[in-house]
Amino acid sequence: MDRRRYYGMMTSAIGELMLISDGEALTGLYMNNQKHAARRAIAVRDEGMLKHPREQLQAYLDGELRDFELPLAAEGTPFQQRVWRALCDIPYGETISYGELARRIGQPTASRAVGLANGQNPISIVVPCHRVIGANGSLTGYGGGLERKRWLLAHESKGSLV
Amino acid sequence: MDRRRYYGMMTSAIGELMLISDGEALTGLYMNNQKHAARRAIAVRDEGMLKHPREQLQAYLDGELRDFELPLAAEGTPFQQRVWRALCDIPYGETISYGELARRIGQPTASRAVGLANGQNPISIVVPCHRVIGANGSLTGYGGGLERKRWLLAHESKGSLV
DNA sequence: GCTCCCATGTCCGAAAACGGCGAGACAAGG
DNA sequence: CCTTGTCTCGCCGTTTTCGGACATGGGAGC
Repeated sequence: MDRRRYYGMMTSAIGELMLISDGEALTGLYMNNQKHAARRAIAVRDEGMLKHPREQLQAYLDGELRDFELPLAAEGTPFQQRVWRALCDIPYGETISYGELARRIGQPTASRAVGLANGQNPISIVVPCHRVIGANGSLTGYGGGLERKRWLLAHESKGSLV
Repeated sequence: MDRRRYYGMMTSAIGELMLISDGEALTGLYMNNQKHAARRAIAVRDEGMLKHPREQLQAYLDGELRDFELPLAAEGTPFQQRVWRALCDIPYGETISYGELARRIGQPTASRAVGLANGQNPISIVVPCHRVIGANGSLTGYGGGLERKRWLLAHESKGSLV
């Protein structure tokens, strides 16, 4: 995958964010110090491509937007794709367990593999991998650091829209 | 490497040949039943691209051309590239041993690895891997079959140009 | 409650296998 | 002696295989 990519930066309450696009869809959204950063990202800076993603992201962070409406294009294995698609069906402000997510994609015993795929989600926040927690309620992990996961979940439970 | 490729066929004294180009340079030349065929060759048939390679190949097979003059682009590891480049320095009608070839690329003890790289040469005939034989004079092997290697060497030793 | 064990997909590093070899040892036959 | 043949063993880049680590959770045993 050595196709051309465009990227832009953005500062926010949870630190520096990096947006990546292929010209049509958002393909990546990474935070500072994120564990699985983009690979082979031969990208060119281009802010114009990222107008919509940036606006919606800002609105989300300001508590004024619950559901993103953006073309997305996440590259991954079939299994990962299934996991990430299922992630997008978790509503704003709700959380489910890794096991529940595994059940939803039809592989009830693959909860651990689901956890891994979850961590490799290339589009943080927009694909809400932060809404998955341990069956016992613990946060268990987050690529961008547990602190940010806590922040995002607290942010979504404020209900500032209501 | 999922870049676009163009291919065309050609019948000759040594059987069906398949030429592959990236639009600028020749990237492959394979025979019928060749051992290491092209990989991931998502190619489109296009005869126009292959005019020069085809003409020179025909001339070579007819005994009217000794040295190819074509842009080549062989994809491989650094080691393989060195081997293949060294191959092109073996003059028409001459043969050297695998060990000699190893010495020429500066790794005198790598004769066996050289043999392997030799066999993975993607551009048969034009990159003359058939000019390498065992130190004791035996032909030892050829991707397209020993029969063809024998034919090519006999063809080059005829000296029909003189 | 608590510990141990197992299923599950992907990545990554290590290790082993695999050749289009060749030099050296040794035997047999001229 | 010299030649010829077979055998064994070291060489080395590439490919394949293997074993662990992981953002878990359910069951068995105690």
